[in-house]
Amino acid sequence: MSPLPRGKAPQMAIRRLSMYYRTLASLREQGVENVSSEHLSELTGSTAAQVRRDLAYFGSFGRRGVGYEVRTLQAHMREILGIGQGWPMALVGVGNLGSALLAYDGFPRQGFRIVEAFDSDPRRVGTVVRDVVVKPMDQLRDTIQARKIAMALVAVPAKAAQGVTQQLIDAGVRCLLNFAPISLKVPPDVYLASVDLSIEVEYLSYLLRESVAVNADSGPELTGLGNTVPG
Amino acid sequence: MSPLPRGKAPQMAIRRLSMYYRTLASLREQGVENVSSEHLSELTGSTAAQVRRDLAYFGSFGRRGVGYEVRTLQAHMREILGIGQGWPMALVGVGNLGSALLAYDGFPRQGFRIVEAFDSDPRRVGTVVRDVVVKPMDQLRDTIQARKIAMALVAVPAKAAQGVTQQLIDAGVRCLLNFAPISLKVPPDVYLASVDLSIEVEYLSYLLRESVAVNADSGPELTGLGNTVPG
DNA sequence: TTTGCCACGTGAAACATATCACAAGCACTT
DNA sequence: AAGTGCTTGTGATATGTTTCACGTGGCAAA
Repeated sequence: MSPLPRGKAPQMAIRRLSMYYRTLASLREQGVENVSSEHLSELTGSTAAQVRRDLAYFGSFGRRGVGYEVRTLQAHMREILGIGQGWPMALVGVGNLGSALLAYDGFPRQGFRIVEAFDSDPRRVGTVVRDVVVKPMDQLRDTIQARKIAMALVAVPAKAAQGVTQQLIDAGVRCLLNFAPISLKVPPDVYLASVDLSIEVEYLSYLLRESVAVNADSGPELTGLGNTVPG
Repeated sequence: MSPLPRGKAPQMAIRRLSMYYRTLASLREQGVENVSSEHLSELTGSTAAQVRRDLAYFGSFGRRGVGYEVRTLQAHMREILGIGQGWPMALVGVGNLGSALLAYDGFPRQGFRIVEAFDSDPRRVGTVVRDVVVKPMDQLRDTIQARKIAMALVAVPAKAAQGVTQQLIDAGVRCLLNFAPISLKVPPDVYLASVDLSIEVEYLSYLLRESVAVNADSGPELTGLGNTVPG
């Protein structure tokens, strides 16, 4: 079916696929049936060539002279990104940020659900947030193993993050999304992505300060986020 | 005051500077006075050469044969990143995520403070979160202009994000940190960074799915997508 | 002063990613 | 059946980033 050994895609290309996927979902809601790389690039802030190249890492999904069929392209994106496998996720740390993550409807909408939550604070243990019962840390290992959870969100204070990470890895978690402002150490076979709010704000601060200092309008900047470290 | 930029640094280099900065702060708390690029790289998950190159974009802050003095290097990072200028920030959208952002102590710790918050929901307007009074949207423009706020956090639903962004830009905001899962359009002189949780999770999902496919060595599997072996 | 070692700073090489530009293929018309 | 117009998919090219490797300056001890 597909010519297998396509080249490996850059990490940023994968992230752009997510955007394409969402945009396709939106187009489909609007009843749009076909889309060109040009059109898709306008909607996602990319370029037409970039869109085509990104897709080409995984196959050829369009028809020359016509464009891409929204429905099938979306299906391919879903397949590639593993959306729809419905990976269950665990959350550690049910503070302000953790609660916000539990309430974030973007996850279920993309097929990801937080099915377990853990916290070390006895006052939070036992509470129910969005249908999820907060469990104590000593149930983390057994619960995650029993439910075969492979992805976890770390939303604990920086000081606790490395320890929690180790517990999760010991329990069998393969993918971590870290929100603590610290650089976590993980073994090579564990995937790690980090969302670091301070870094983002400081990056903007840098741009702002630079533009003020230089005073010359040097560069338009459109940055995506983030930083990922494969083990 | 400003040590002129020597060359333009890659965006990722700036983000790494933030990590160096935090690591330096931590070292200083521990009483460490000097640090080598080697040591710093271990603590941040970078490489020694990378650390030196990143710093070299902005100057030469170390002493050959010795390393860097923690205190002065930290000061330089602070200067470069614009930390300590204490940029005031505005928040739009005081839902779950917005509330978490108001409570996030990483911002004030790095010298950034959310000093104004806005929401379109009348039930939220007037409430006080972390000493900040939530104001209605129609006060956004005047408030931001009066306080000369240049940075704003957008934590509203995707559908409202572009409109809010426009209001902020009209009010004079130069830097935006967007949390809505949508690709915002901004003029070239406005800086934009985005934190997109779905994209991060889907990236991990992609890695996970890929590693599973690779592991299943026999490889027929459902999809027949190209895969490459992780290093 | 000289010796020895150390770690920075940096040109150059290697690598990664993005952009260009066009042949190939499809739909539609004549 | 051939022509026209459009858009993909992809070599080739350009640009950007990371890594390598080593000259340079600096410290300490003899």
